[in-house]
Amino acid sequence: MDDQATAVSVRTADAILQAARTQFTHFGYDGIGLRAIADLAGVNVALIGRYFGSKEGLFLAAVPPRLDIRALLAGPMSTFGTRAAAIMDMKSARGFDPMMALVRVAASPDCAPALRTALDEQVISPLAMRLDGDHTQLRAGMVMSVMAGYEMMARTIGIDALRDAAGEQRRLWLAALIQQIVDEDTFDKGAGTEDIRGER
Amino acid sequence: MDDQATAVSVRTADAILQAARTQFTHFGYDGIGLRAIADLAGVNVALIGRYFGSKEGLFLAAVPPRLDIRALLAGPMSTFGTRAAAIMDMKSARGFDPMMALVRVAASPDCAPALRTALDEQVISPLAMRLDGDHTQLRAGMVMSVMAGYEMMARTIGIDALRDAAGEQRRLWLAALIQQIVDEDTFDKGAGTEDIRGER
DNA sequence: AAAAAAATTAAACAATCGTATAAATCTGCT
DNA sequence: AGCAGATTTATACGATTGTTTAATTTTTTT
Repeated sequence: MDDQATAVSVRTADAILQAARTQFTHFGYDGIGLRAIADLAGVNVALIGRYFGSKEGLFLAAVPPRLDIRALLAGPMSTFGTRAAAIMDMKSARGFDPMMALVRVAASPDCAPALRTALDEQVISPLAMRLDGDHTQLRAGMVMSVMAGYEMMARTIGIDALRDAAGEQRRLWLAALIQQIVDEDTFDKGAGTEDIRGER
Repeated sequence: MDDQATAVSVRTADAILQAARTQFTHFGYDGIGLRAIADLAGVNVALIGRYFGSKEGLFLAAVPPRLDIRALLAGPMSTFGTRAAAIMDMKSARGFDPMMALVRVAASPDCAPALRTALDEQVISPLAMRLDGDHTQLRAGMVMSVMAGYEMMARTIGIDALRDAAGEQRRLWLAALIQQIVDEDTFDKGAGTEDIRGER
């Protein structure tokens, strides 16, 4: 009675979703099996098929809806870089790290389409709408690139220079880099580069 | 007679290596099986075990040695951003795309250690040695982050804004962003940071 | 308390994975 | 030609993959 008509116990469904998020985050889409997810959730494997249909269905229900940056967009865009860098710098004490999951799962061609849509709708476009100036979609995509690239190099691969560098220094550079893209006049007024001729 | 003493036919070994590179690049480490690689190489699966011992052995022989940026470091660092952006922008007509392979394979915990070492020794450190100013290792790592992040978002996931944007525009932004990190005085002096000290 | 419905589990499916072994083919040398 | 060694193949092993079916337990309703 506490759940939808079509399906089943939301309690166990949530347990499966949560387990799926942490496992996908740590091992990637191909790197983890449904049995390991089910075990972590404390249920039987067959329940995953019953609740989510397939592995891909479970992934789609677990990860893409969690990709959004509304929290980061709350606040002035003049300090967006600082907020973004701060979020990336703190260890994910909670079980689920969306950015980590994104990097770990991007490798699988099965997931790429869903991730692309979710990122476009829930991250790139909302961010682009907050940007001034030209090429807002492109710049929003580049912000995402920088954040994801840093996550991949610092955490997934574990490049020493990024992982061990003094936290303060690292965070300042990351914040400055991201803010460069956010600020509309950063590259447009540059002297050296030829004027960016818009496709307009 | 035309090959090393320890091993075997360099011709087929090279065929396997080449097939492994393209397949790992397209499908990731966990996403492709040894049989598919063997088929593409036109040989039997068992030869992979015979020549490279294991799947991980094949990967280690195929991908990490190809990660280096000596070509990019040939030339003045004042135009590094432009060269880097140009390389990332051209479709890999050849079968092997090291950056793509890096992104696709970074998801697998099995490969991360080897990739970390290879990147540190063959990419980050050589680049850092060409950088002036402070925090050269950190900045070299951030250059790598930007390049890998762009590759991941533009190609692996396929974010529209990055994939479809006018090539010229996209390349200029990427070049400027990378050059920002290369130029020593970019962030150290004043938060305003204007001129880009471009390639001209 | 008995019956009906919902929720969970146990078991097995075919397929594919990486890997190992032994037979077969090819190559060069005398 | 014919043997010896190198090279390749065919085959199979055990394990694990995602998924499915039927039986079982738990919960709700009558």
